Amino acid sequence: MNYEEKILELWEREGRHIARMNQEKPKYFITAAFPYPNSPQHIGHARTYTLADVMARYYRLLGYSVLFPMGFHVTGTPIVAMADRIKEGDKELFEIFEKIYGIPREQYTKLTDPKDLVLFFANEIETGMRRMGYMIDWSRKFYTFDPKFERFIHWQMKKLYDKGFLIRGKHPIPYSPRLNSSVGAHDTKGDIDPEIEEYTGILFESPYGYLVASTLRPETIYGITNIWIREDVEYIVLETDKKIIVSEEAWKRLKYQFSNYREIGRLKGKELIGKNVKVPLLGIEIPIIHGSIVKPEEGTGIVMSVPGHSVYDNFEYRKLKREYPIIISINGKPSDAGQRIPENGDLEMANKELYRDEFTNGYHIPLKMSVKEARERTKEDLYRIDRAIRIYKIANGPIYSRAGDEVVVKILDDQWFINYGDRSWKRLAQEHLNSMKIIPEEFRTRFKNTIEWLDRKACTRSRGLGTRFLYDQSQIVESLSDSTIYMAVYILVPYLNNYRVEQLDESFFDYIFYGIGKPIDSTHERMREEFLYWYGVDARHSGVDLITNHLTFYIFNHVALFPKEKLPKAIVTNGSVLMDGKKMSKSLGNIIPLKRAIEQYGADTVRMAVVANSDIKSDTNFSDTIAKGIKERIHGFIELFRRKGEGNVDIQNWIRTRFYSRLKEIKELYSNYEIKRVADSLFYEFYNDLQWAIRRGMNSIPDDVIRYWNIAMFPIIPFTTDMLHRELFGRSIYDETLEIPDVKTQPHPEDLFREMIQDLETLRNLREFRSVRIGIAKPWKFEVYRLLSERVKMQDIIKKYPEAKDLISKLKNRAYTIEFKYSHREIMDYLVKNRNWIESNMNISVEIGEEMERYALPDKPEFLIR
RNA sequence: GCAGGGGUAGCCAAGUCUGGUCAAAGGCGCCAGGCUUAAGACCUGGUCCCGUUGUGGGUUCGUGGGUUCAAAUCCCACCCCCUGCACCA
Repeated sequence: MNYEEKILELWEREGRHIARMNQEKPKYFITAAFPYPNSPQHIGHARTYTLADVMARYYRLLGYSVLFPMGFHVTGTPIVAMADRIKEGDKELFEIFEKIYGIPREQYTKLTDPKDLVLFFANEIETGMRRMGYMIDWSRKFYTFDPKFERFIHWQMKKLYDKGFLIRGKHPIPYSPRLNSSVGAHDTKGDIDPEIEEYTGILFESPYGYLVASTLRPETIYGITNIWIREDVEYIVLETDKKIIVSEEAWKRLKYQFSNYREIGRLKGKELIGKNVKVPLLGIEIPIIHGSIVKPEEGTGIVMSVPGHSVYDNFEYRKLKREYPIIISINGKPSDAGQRIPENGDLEMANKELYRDEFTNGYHIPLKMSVKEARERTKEDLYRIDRAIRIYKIANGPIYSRAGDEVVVKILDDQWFINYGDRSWKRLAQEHLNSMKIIPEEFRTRFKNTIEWLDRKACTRSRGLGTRFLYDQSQIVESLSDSTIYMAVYILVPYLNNYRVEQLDESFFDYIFYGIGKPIDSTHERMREEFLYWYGVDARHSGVDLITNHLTFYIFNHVALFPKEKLPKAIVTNGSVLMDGKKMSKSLGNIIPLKRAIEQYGADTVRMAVVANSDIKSDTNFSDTIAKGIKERIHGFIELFRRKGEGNVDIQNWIRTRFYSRLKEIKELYSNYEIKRVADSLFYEFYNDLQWAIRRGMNSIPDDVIRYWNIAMFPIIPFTTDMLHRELFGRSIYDETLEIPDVKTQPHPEDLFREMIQDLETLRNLREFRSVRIGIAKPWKFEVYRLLSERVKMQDIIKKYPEAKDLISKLKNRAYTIEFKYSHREIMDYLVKNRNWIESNMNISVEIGEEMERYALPDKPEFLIR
């Protein structure tokens, strides 16, 4: 067993991570987005949690009562889909389990029940988090499919409903007829996330009903010449309040969007040829013509022909040798698709280019406005006169479900939404955002914009794990909607065993959260107290990717449901973890499971690597070299701290000034989440100081330095520091606080001495010499330095010391900022005292005196070598 | 398209808010030396260009202008790269 495991055992035995309400102490409630247990965690997951843990430990050191809880988010379909895939024997998935995560076959093949899957991975993740040393109070763990959690979500939905934030309406979703369910990326072949694109289906009146042509560019209707159909294709007539016509092939996909239409007849394409249709908005009549470019399965199998502004249409239309109108100009020149027919026959590329040019730079001649505006206007006009229907398409299709059929768009007629588009709600959210701490601050505008852009959000689904929706028990609350205020539940979990599920009704929660009504018993009363004590999340940690959804929903729901003093105080987001500079992905196979990383490098090393290697907002890089480097250095510190023996007192004092001047900045760095800077200062730079000090004869490191170093580094590398602390001082850092002693940190002549030796060594590398005469600058130069440090006016200095003119001009800009505290006497004495060290250490003879030439500066003695 | 972030030496990356101590931290790589039987690790030094190799000079921070005694840092324009856009965790 290594020292980390031993220390971990002590922590668990001593109950170091249990959070208790303590009215004597200020509280700090820190949460990180709970994990979704559908696979073991990798080092990428560790970043957010480690950062949260570092801060939890930091606040604990400041004397706060810290609550850092964790639960598991199991809501949604990926877990169910994964269980299904295991049941189906999905080879791709098995390979990931075995090759990347090293889970034995007999273990994962058992996980065909979603609940088993959840428990297996949740357990795996929890073990990993414990092993990472996270200060999580596991007694507050819960899963989002717990019946009591469901009651809490019922309460939330009831409140949202009462405030009018729950609404109903139509909604398109990606759908697999064979699976008979909506599909997300995890339900498709190749894990492709289906994207839905909205088209305008324009209705053209014909003798048989409305021909529907779907388009992304309704504004081009002003340049229409005809309708293309295929004479050899079968068309279907459908009816509800009106009759519409689409191709049979197209209907196979479209029928899921128009469940209220029924088929009343069929037509061969031939029968339509030669007939005229009426064009809405223009009122003109145009012919229906056979067009070989029409694909019956594409769109509706009916195309409105705009030869002026579609390369395809133009290609087909020029066979007819007729004139056609141009209705869009670019930079004053007519834009004619006819000019863009490519030599190589790549119509698609040419059409895309045309589309882009006309959309970004085009001017719509008939409507006298930009193409962008014309599109919106035309759309509105068509819908207003009821000559358009919305048609949806899978934009990145065709996509196939894991059952093998093509994913289509289905329209849900009665979908529930949370209406984040509500103006007054947005205003509340914006207002609260203004008073929140956003770390890093750069992301505040992203929140601001997200609050602004968000509209209604579908909040239920028909499938998956999770809680039933209060107003339609056949539905499950969608996963981003049931995880917006769940942090409050952590506070209740330890007490919920005292109640039956049915007891957790609206009034139960009303009392705890609002103080409305009377407590049903003393435990209930206690829950209210705990809520009052803890709530108001002090810091919520998550990855940057959640800003545009979860974290913004979190703000929205809190401002809707909780009083001002219980609202979130800070949101902390961090970038992701790259592996050797590349994004970790299953396909690249470069995922490092956390478990393996800990075995290989140790938890402290992994913690350091993910949290102290780059600035919070940027992606951080993980690599074997980086991890090994950290591991070595940790061992370096351990060895240095264990050294014993008397040593050079001067140097001990020097190391103190170096250390305490670093220590003074530490609180500010932690408070600003500048973990990398803490590490740079205490872990890297200070290590160099120690190396120098040892070389200069400091045999062991002063106890006070070790003690404070342990405490200051404890948040980042708790295992190593607590191990050392217990070993060297006989107590745990959990019993310490981070009080920075008020030690004077004046500059020490050793600083100058160190630099001088470095210069001397540089010099020796360039040229062989046996003896050196070190010349210290003349006293007046020290006086000039002193005056400069006090920011005395240059003119006055020069008046007093005319020789100073050259010196100051030599210093250039540095003259304005110089900080120099040593006296001539001090430096002289210090060098004389250390003359022997230089002689024996560098194996040269040394003479010390005043400068002889004019090179010397107070902070740079001159060397005369022989 | 809309929104956000970014372009710094061979590579990665700090510095930009608060202009001067910035030829620009740190790491990697590379070179030389120490240690070692040896390799790795570790330690020391070097790593923009020039200078007969000591505190000197020149030219740099995407490109082009501007403000200033002074710009990687402030202002303007341009070029390029990355991320998100929803019902999915």
